[in-house]
Amino acid sequence: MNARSAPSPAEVFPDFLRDDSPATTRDETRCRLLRAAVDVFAHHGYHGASTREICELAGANTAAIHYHFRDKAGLYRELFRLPLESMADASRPMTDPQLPLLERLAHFYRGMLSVLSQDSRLRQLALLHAREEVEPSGVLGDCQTQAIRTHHDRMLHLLLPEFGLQAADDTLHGLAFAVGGVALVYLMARPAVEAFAPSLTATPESRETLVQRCAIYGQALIHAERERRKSA
Amino acid sequence: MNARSAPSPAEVFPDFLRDDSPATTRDETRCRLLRAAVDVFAHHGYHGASTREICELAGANTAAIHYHFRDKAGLYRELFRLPLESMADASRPMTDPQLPLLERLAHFYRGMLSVLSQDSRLRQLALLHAREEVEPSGVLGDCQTQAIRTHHDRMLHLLLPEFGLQAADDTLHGLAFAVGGVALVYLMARPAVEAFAPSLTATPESRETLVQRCAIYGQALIHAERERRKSA
DNA sequence: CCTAATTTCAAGCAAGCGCTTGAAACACGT
DNA sequence: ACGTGTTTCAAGCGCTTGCTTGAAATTAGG
Repeated sequence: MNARSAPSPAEVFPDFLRDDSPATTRDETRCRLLRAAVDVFAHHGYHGASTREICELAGANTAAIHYHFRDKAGLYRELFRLPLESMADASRPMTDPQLPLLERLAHFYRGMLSVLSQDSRLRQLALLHAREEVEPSGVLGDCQTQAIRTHHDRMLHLLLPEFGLQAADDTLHGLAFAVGGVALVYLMARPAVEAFAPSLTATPESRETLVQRCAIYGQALIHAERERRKSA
Repeated sequence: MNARSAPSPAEVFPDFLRDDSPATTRDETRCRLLRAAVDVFAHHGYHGASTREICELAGANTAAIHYHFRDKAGLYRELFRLPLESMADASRPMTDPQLPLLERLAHFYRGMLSVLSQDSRLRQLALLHAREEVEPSGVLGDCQTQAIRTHHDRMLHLLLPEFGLQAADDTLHGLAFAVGGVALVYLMARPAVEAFAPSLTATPESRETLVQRCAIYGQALIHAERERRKSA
């Protein structure tokens, strides 16, 4: 029993989200369960979601969860085992030190906001990660979410040479939080964005405009911090 | 039955949180229930919390919830009926148009971050509001959370005259999100802040330093947007 | 085509959930 | 001291939850 426990091959995209996978019929039920789990967990949260609803949506039997993932927590944890590489990938160009600062910042924000434009299931998966940051379900344990950590680390790597530092001090962390915060509300507080300015993230074009504007803001923050350090 | 339904008198602080209230023994159980509810809901979320645990913590019978609040949702809703005036009050000075911009921004951020310094139960209540923004429980309905809305509206009022506008366009909403976002992560993602730079919010002094730094950042964002508009 | 391993299924269990009941305990004006 | 209205209580109801079971269906190898 519990047939599948081997780690899946390295992947840049959570492959169970892709509608064309799997090629084999072998993991079909397993994939349908994962897909349904994203939908139901994203809709009701971990505690609010019921295994019966997930199985019903997946067209599978209740026992399938126990067979493939041991229990509800195991299924949930599987959704977080994949590091959401696609989200991180979109912001990888920001690590190129050759590019001008403004462009690197644009890549950073494009990575953050990319989940808003993706296929809705990836978007819901990203929402799950964001949720764990605000309200840890408790079942993840050590395997912490990477929702903010990933962006924060990338931003630190960008900031350190800008200020000629080897390691980040508290103030630099604060600056990284601020730079990330410029776009954080779009990830963390969808209801507020939808209520006030839904058109900001409605179309790919408006999102790209938003990315450019965020980059300008981020640059302004970095310049302000440089000035602040100079006069102190 | 259901004795208490009259709205409580205007209050700047959710009085049930104060340990010295109530003076009369009349609402004692009711108050203990509300206090326990904040703790349990903040710890497990709406769906994860059980009425039994709340009542046990409050030293009350299970039926007390039905008697005082009709049901679990009614108890939860009561926690959101109070507009968290104390949080808003701390940032009221920002509305004074006489003050210099930097000072008004400092008041704004002081209001946002004030909940971090307050008594832990008010802090948990603020966390509940933040949660509803990320993961609406569904039981609040029209009575939406004010966690971000309050700050956003105040910020718009500050920004409009700065740009000579009567009403906010989408870009101004984006600026308001960015200015608020500078400090948003401290409200929305405690685990990340604790993991990276816990000392930023540890003591009253460090929090005030943080407020001042955020104000500088916010000012930089406003200046950047002004420049951007000039060159467009 | 048989055999053995894997995967799915209907049915149901124990536990916990939110909520209700009817009566006991209490407060208080007269 | 009494009677009335308010508040608390132990007990338990009906229901949903996560999970288990043993058998049936499916797949794959020789």
